[in-house]
Amino acid sequence: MAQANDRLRRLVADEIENCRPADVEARLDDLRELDAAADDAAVPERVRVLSALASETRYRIVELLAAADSELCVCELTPLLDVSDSAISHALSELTDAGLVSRRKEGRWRYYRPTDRAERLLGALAGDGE
Amino acid sequence: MAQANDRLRRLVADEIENCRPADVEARLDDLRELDAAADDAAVPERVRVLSALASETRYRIVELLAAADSELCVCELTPLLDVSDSAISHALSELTDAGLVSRRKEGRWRYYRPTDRAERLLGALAGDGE
DNA sequence: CGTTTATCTGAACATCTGTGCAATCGACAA
DNA sequence: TTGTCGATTGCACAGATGTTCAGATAAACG
Repeated sequence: MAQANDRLRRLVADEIENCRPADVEARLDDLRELDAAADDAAVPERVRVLSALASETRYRIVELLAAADSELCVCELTPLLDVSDSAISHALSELTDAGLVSRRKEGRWRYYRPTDRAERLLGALAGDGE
Repeated sequence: MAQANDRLRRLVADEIENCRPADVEARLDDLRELDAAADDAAVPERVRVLSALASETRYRIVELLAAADSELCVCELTPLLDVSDSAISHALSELTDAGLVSRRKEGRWRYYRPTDRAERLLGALAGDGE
């Protein structure tokens, strides 16, 4: 533990001229604060959401749903994606679990639409680009 | 191809009373337009960016960098993440390639900071949350 | 020069992921 | 009931991913 901070101590000594032990402690406190500020419980949930979008099939589905003015039926997605019905169904299931799309049943048909969170993410990705 | 649209034809017939062939064609055009509107070339690049963030280690790194007022040195990240130095280096390399962090060299130290795109993504993820 | 230090890179490995196939479910029709 | 159709689910397998270990860089120091 003290060992893990050795490099850190040398860094502070390198950055600050005439570095005193108090300076090192101050930097350590800053870092601990940084770590504590993060909402630890939210991290796995957010990584899960990102993972759900991080596949070409699933990303395209969300993009199509967002581009459509209204909700879309599974059978409207199928002809636009070159994977099997099964793969699309798996994808929609994962997106639903992650809270990126919502489902509505009507007879034999299932309609999907993107959630606000999904649209926000697409916006952040597209915004002015790279 | 005509086969693939069978379900779609039945869907339109189901939605529209006294459905005429022209109605089916109109819906097909809408879908083709939806598909054409998407920037195909951008999809793989965006999926790559999402994949880069979609790991707990890499997500935490970007979150820490965004929370810090200034850039951070690798040796400041190490004590906050419980993986090896090597894993952190791999993670930073992937984040850099994806355009989510930028690097600055100074002597033996390397400083990293998040890009605007990374901060926008974090914002979209956190926004009111779930 | 050689040594030390901070970080990176390549290889190996276990785990996770995306897909298609086959079977199944639920809603509707005969 | 039986049959049909849209959609989902379980399983198996190829391919991708995250990590560590060991070695390689590159910069500063003696």
